[in-house]
Amino acid sequence: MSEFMTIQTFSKRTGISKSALRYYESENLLHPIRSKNGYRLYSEDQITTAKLISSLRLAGIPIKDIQMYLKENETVRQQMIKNWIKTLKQKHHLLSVSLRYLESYQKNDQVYLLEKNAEKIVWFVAESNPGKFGNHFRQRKRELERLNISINNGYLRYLSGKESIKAQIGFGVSDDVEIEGLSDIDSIEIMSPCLCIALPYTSPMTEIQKGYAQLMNYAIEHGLIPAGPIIEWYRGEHFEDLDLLMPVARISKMEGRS
DNA sequence: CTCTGTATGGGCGTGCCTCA
DNA sequence: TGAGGCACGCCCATACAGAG
Repeated sequence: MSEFMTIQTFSKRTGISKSALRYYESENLLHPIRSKNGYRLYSEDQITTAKLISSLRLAGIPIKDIQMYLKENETVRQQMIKNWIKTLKQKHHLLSVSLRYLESYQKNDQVYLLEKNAEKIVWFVAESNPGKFGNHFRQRKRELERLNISINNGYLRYLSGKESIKAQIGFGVSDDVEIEGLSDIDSIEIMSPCLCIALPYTSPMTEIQKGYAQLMNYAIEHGLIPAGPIIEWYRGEHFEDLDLLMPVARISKMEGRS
């Protein structure tokens, strides 16, 4: 009984097609030895590697990354696996959110899914009664525009209070904008890209809490776990469009080596 | 600015032919 | 029966150019 097997046997043992095995060899992933007649000969040990390669491919990991993985030492390999697991978990979460959304989709449902891109945001702190932050917005907007800073979006993030509310109001600006000449900025944040559930809000601003409750209820009903606080998102020339956003998942690219 | 078409690349699968 | 080589096709994603 030889410890080596032909491509046919190896294919049967691993469940990987012969053409895929030849392809893996051409991509330097598997290295069968050759018999006198030029046949590929695979060893028992290569079954584990072959199964690993096809499993990683099924998980969507590119050939190049697998090539890197196979060349690395044990420490780096462990790190790469950790990163892949992290990325796959995020993808899995993202898919489960999309799945729940689609499964519960109704034509009249106003809630929609939104992939929010990364954005640089300048935050200020403001205090006012519920739904009465308009003046704060206008004032801060004027201040920024005086400095020739163009504004893409407006945001409001609740901090504390009930009758008198403390909140952050923020403005999305271009990445390359340098903020100088404003003394009372609360913070400058690069908001991470995230998947959000969003609700267009058109009722009177004094009833904005109802919108929060509606979005919160939607999340609870659909088993979605918030990944951050609800944010009011204002758009348009005069911020006339308002959506409430609840982040439900962080978005990231497939990570290889850290 | 939006739409449409085209190109390119990755990752195979399939088929055909020839040779041993 | 199994090898090699080659061509072609498929599906999907992304990029880019050109037209309207």
